[in-house]
Parts: sequence; C-alpha cells; structure tokens
Amino acid sequence: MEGLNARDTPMRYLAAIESAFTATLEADPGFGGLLTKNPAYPLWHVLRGPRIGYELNELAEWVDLERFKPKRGWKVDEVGVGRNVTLFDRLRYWAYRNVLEYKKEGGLDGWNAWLSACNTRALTFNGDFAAPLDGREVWWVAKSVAKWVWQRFSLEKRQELIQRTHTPEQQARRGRKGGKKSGEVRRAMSEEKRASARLMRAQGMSYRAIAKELEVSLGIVHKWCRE
DNA sequence: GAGGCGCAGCAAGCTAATGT
DNA sequence: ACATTAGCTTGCTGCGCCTC
Repeated sequence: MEGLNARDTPMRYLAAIESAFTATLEADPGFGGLLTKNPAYPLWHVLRGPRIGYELNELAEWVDLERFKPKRGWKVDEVGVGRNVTLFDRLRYWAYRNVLEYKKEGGLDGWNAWLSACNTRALTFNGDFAAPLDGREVWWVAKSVAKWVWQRFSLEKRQELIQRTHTPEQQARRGRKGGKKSGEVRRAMSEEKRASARLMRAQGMSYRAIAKELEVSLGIVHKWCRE
C-alpha cells in the first residue's frame, strides 16, 4: 500500500499541472495525446524549447496550481463502487453549471457536443482516481448524466427557480443575517490588532506609526482607539 | 507633519431555498 | 454532501478636506 501511495502523489501532482496548463492555454481537455503533426513535414513551423525535460516544480511555477488540485471532500482515492458515486456526483455538479451553454446551441449538434463534453469531463475526473474505472463504465455514467440534465435543465427553469427562491425580500433577510454573522467573525479576526493599537496609543505612539506597524489603514486605527 | 472626520466603494463572509 | 444564486452587513481602505 505504501508503494502505491508513494507513486500516487507525484501522479496527482502531474495531473494537477496538466489540468492547469490545459485550462491556462485553453487547450482541448479531451486531447488524448495521440494525434500529432509530423514535425519533419515542410509546411509546419516547428518550435523547440531550450531543453527537452522539465522538473514538475518548474512547470508548476507557471500556473495557478491551487485551482486544479482535486477538491477537498472528493474522495479521489476511492476504490470499487465508491468511484462510481464520486464520479457521478462530480460530473452532475459540473453538468448543472454547464449544460445551458450547450442547450443554447440546441438541436442534435448541441446534444452531441454536450454528450461529448460530458464524456470528456468524466474521463478527466476518472483520471483523479488512483485506480480509474474502465472506459465503458465512465461512458455509461457520462451518458446517463448528460441525458438526465439535458432533459430537465433549461434557462426558463433556472430563471423560474431564481425568481421563486431569490426574491429581494428573501435575499434581504438572508443578507442581514449573514452580514451580522460575518461582522462578528471579522471583528474577532482583528481583535488582536485592535488591542495592540490601543496599547500602542496608550504608550504615546502616533496613529500613523501604529497604522504602519500593524499594516492597517490610518482611518481604522482612529476608529479602534476611539471605541 | 500631525490629528480628526466623513464618505464612497470594495471585498469578505454569510444566508437559505433549492437542486441532485 | 455540495453547488448555485443575489443581496445584505460589516470592516476596512482610500481619498479629500479641515484645523492646528
């Protein structure tokens, strides 16, 4: 087991870097790496980098890796039937967010593009597993999610949902509640600095010096010391 | 340069219904 | 369990303007 984990970690690191580059360069996430051009053909202009190999951490420096690490909470190392559930969950959440883009296109073309996109996405998610499912199972999940979401989601339904559950009154109520809570949290977070500011002031430091020392704005130091 | 004050606007953080 | 949604409150910044 130890050996598996030891190999798994760099592989996931590699997968995260690959995803990050794919997204950053807006490349085709479904590209399998098999289709290529013949560099010897005279029509292609071939660009070569200065070196053949890069360390993973060298590549990682060029992209925002944090965004592409497998999400916390997703049990990417699950095995057996758990993988189906995980894949299903991840895929459908992605599908809810993205289906309308394809439905806009509509028709058979839209559906085909959507189905293909779902499968591509499912394959990507499947790649996060230490022991991936086989392609047929991934395809089955992709097809099922694609079909289900395609049939049930629409711009109208989404708007209807928003209208029904996000009236200004409802939002105001939620916002008020959330804001108060948020305020408490933020206040607690700056409590230490606030206490320091008062102490510094009592010792005769200028507001400006305090602001600089604590790396906060002048205005807020005033406010703290007045409270 | 210092203290003092006010205001516009931003970002963070949160809410709860609803979806699966 | 988690994503999505719009709007709200709060804390804070940045700025201008004032007086001493």
